[in-house]
Amino acid sequence: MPELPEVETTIRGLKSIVGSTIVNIKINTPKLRFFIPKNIQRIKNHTKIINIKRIGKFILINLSEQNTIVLHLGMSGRLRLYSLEKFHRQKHDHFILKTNNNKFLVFNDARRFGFVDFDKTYLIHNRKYILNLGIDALDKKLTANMLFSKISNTMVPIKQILLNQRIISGIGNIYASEILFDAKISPLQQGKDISLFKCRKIVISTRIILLKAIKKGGSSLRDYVSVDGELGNFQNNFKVYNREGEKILGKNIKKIVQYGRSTYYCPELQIIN
DNA sequence: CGCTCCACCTGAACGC
DNA sequence: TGCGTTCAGGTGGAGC
Repeated sequence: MPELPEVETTIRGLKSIVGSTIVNIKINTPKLRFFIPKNIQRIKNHTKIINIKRIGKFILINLSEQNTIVLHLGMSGRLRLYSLEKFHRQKHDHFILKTNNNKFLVFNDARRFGFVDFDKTYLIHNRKYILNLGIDALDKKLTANMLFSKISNTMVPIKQILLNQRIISGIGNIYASEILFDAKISPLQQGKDISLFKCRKIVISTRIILLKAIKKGGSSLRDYVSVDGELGNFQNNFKVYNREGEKILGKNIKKIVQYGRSTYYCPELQIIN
């Protein structure tokens, strides 16, 4: 589920535990997508949470003593923050951190495609899943030239390119369709046929769509809620996603399947060269 | 190496 | 009501 805007909304909601200390760790489900490292139990009582940030769709919780916890939400993962009185265990609560200000940070994930990782910070930064990441979709250093140079030799369609986290990280299946609609580019257009000018449009549309979505608290289709349990709002601003058969600007919205994933677009407004 | 497709899971929605 | 099928916001790895 969660793409960059949902992950960003999540980490913004976790500010209230930055600076607090961890007083307990509970693992209810040892194996998610991967096993939760056993040495995470070595986190000492009163280890401080120094910082919480995001790279692409990965959440990094930086701790004192050069340790870092990594969380990835997969398709159905969510992080919730409960006060002591509101906390009660729910189905699929896999991993729980309790802090000294009586908050419970709960990782819930029905499908268990997400994961929890833990290690020394410098080792986390050398994980393959981090090293392989392309530039973050909201990084100001992302330029049309960068995108152009990475895609100008491939026959892979641009929709699939946008989902490739090694090229740009953070975009997922919803926002790929929305970005391409905003940029007026066909999802079927192959990388080699995307001009530098179109790359510029993609870079601009990426910022516009993702920032708007963050402003709306992300998108809630099925699973996603903020750490306080609030629904996001951006699903009401989808132009094409999930709107097969409807019209946009008087033109039909169509659904196709690319690489096994749904793509929504408007063939009349998103023309192939 | 690059590309395509599948597996990994649960649960909700839909058709009969 | 129930049962089978399909689909879902992601991604690592097998196979070519």
